Amino acid sequence: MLELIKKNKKTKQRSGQLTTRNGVIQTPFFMPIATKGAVKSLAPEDLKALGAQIILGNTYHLWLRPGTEIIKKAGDLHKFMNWPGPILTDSGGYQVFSLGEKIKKGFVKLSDEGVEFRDPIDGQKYWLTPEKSVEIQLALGSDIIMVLDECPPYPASREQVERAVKRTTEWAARCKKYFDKKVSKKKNRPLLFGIVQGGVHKDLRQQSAQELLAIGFDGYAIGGVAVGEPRKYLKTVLEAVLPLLPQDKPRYLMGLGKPEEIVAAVEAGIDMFDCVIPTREARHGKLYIKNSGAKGFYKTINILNSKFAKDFTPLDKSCGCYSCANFTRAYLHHLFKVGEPLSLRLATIHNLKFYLGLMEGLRK
RNA sequence: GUGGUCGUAGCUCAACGGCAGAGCUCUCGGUUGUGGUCCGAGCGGUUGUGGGUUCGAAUCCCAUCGACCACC
Repeated sequence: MLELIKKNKKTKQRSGQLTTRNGVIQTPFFMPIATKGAVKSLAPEDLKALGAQIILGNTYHLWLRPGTEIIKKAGDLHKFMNWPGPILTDSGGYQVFSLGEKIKKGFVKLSDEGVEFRDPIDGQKYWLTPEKSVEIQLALGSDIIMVLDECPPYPASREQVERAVKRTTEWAARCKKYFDKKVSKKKNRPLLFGIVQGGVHKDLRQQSAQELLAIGFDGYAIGGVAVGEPRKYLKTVLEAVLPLLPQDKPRYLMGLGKPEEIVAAVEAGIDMFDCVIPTREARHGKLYIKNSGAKGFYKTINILNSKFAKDFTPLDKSCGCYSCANFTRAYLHHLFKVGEPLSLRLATIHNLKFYLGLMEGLRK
């Protein structure tokens, strides 16, 4: 499944090829986020031109709208959105976390059986279980399916984290059982990934990893590391978990991160990333610029700043993406100021190129 | 020409005798498995002008300038 081609002797960094039923992906890699069936503001042609190998879709959002019936009628999510390449789907587990406030207020009910959500738009109730999550992801035609997990908030008491680890393991086992029942022995089967929880506690992280390893998955994700905890714990978590994971299975660090965090995680032995940073920040005018100085390998600019109004240079002279090859900072500044939708596309293309280029460099 | 309404931040307006405020704009931050065109902070005033009444006036009175409305 994961064929390692290169390993760094000094660090734990590795590169290789991950085979999915929809194509081979060079690792390590970054997945642009297409929550509701589109990388916001981009068309599949843009993603291809950028060299995106795989994108991430979201079970929760696509379940609510348009729903699995419509996507099934289209064939699957690939056909529906005209993206033939690999797709990883998140399970809806993160929503269990992000709806935390509403859980406290009783709007959302969380139990061992599953989670009861309410559609924020029309108020309709939805009942998400580990089995249901896998069922939806199979219906979407996902190539990498994530188990439903419980991602505790930070800060959380040790008892809360212990409960989340226990529930995550139980849910992972139920996902695996349901998955095997539905796709066992089938050729062209998608991959199923487990998710390690355990907060900032080294022993709970290791316990979680070992319980998942006993069940057996095609890959292992580390979740709950982008939920507000201080960054210093990232190193602790990676050092605790990664040595336990098999070399021939991909490791996925969920939700990260800033460029320097990704570099550090790759050096620690991570193969897969997803993050809203490049796309979301692009839509708010924050652009990533390569830097060769002593202050780090990149900097960011806010294209909305007035100093760019008369700056007729490319966004980044050394970039060469579609936006940099054809437009100036002054033009993009103007597009943002007047709210032209093209601003979102040009900025998103540029930031994704920065992230995807970063990954390309890390593979060499 | 006569009568009336109204002039407060760049814009739209609030405060109607007791510390001149809000939204937008503007300037600058933030965003980590996307419920996000979002969130936060800051700049910005001789209340059209000139007098008067009052302990105190954006607020009441007089004059004046300007805008708008109605009637001649």
